[in-house]
Amino acid sequence: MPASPAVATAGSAAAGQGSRRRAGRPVGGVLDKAGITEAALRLIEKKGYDGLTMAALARSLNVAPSALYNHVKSKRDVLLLLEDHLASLVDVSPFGAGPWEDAVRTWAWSYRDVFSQHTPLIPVIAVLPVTDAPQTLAMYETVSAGFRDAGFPEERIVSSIVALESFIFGSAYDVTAPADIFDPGTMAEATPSFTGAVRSLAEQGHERPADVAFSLGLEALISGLGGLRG
Amino acid sequence: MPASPAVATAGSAAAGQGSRRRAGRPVGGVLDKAGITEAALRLIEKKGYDGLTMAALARSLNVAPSALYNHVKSKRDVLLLLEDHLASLVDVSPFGAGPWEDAVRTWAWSYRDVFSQHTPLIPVIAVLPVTDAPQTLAMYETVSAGFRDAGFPEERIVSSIVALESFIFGSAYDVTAPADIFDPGTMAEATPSFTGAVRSLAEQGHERPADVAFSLGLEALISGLGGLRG
DNA sequence: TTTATAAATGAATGGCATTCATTTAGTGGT
DNA sequence: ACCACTAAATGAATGCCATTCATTTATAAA
Repeated sequence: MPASPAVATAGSAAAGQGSRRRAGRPVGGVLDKAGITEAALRLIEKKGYDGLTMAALARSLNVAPSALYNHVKSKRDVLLLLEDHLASLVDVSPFGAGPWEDAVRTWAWSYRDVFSQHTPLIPVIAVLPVTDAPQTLAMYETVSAGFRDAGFPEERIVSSIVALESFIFGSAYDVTAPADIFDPGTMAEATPSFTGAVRSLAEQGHERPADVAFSLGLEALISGLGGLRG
Repeated sequence: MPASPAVATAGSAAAGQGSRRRAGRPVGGVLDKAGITEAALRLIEKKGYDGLTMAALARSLNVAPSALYNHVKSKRDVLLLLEDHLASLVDVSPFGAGPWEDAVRTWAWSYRDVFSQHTPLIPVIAVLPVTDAPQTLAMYETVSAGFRDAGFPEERIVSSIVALESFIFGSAYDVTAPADIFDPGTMAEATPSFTGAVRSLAEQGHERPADVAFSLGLEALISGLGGLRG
């Protein structure tokens, strides 16, 4: 009788914990995709991506690990759910409500900020067909419309967005880099130009060097890509 | 006698396989960092990064998995060795031998091409202190010198390189994306602007859409960052 | 009441990186 | 020639991980 002791556990879980049950939905079980996404997000917040294991996720939902597989095909599916949720947090509001440059700037900073806390998702996004990610697709729709309305020729819109996105993803990693990443250490004398440049940047005393690089690159992209408009 | 049967194996390995033994080096063992790097590279070429396990790597060197730990602290160390080797393949030759724009262009394409075959290293690079990667540091030195000689103010050099690198890493992922990544599927009617833009790009019939986006973004960055020169 | 189905269970399974006590074989000093 | 030292192997754990599977339960439908 493998499942008999578990009934008590699962039952007390559904009752004891903030119910994950939706109103109109058949009362099938304790779990659903929204609940899994929410729990995964909480887990990552607390333990980081190293702590996001199927076992830990199941435990946080008071459920056996194998139960998750009734709702997701694999751990990758969980990451996909996370990605799509995060896409909905990206600020696309200024598109259509102001100059193109300002909209892109707001969008790009927001996009980078959201994913800099979730860099382990970036390799997943890069290969994720948008079909599987409705919120992500919605973001692309708003951004594309913004580009079209700003006068971009249709055949350049996707490439321009991809170029910006590539920069954004790369820059998201940058945010998480340790402060001393460019310390040349014992090789300092062998690399005078680089060492000088690093020192010179450090002397500027910027709080977040990653922001300086991001701003520099983003403004270059905005003015460069902006020139494509007809 | 745990090690006695293995002697034959290890011995026949050193003899049977293309010797990894360096000339002037004390005859200590079969392994060294260069040999491990080489073997890892061959393994990745054949089986991809999923095939790069410590067990498989050891087997390709005719050695027990635990033997590797006499030369590297962890698997991450192996990835570091790989990264630094790949950095030496990036083309920095035109720096100092032509206009800054051309040098950056060549360097960036080469950098992207090398790492687009090794995207699993990107999360590693992003957090890798350059101290541990002499070849990488050498690349930075050449590039920094090129920027300085082109008239960049010293305090902007590192930020400019970081911006370019961020774009390069993001774009490297892009190369590996499936062709149908932007197929909106059943949501096509709900996303007219995006769907139209995707269709319009597809009709251009570019062989590698990723190259179009990379070129667009790179040229924008080159002209935007080029404006920083004094 | 019966039947079908969705959604749990817990016990494997197999793969993985890493650790450890032990053994081996060379090196340098006496 | 002997001996101690040490670098570099061995193979047998260890512990973590995602995933699978036969089985059981509880609800919904008929």
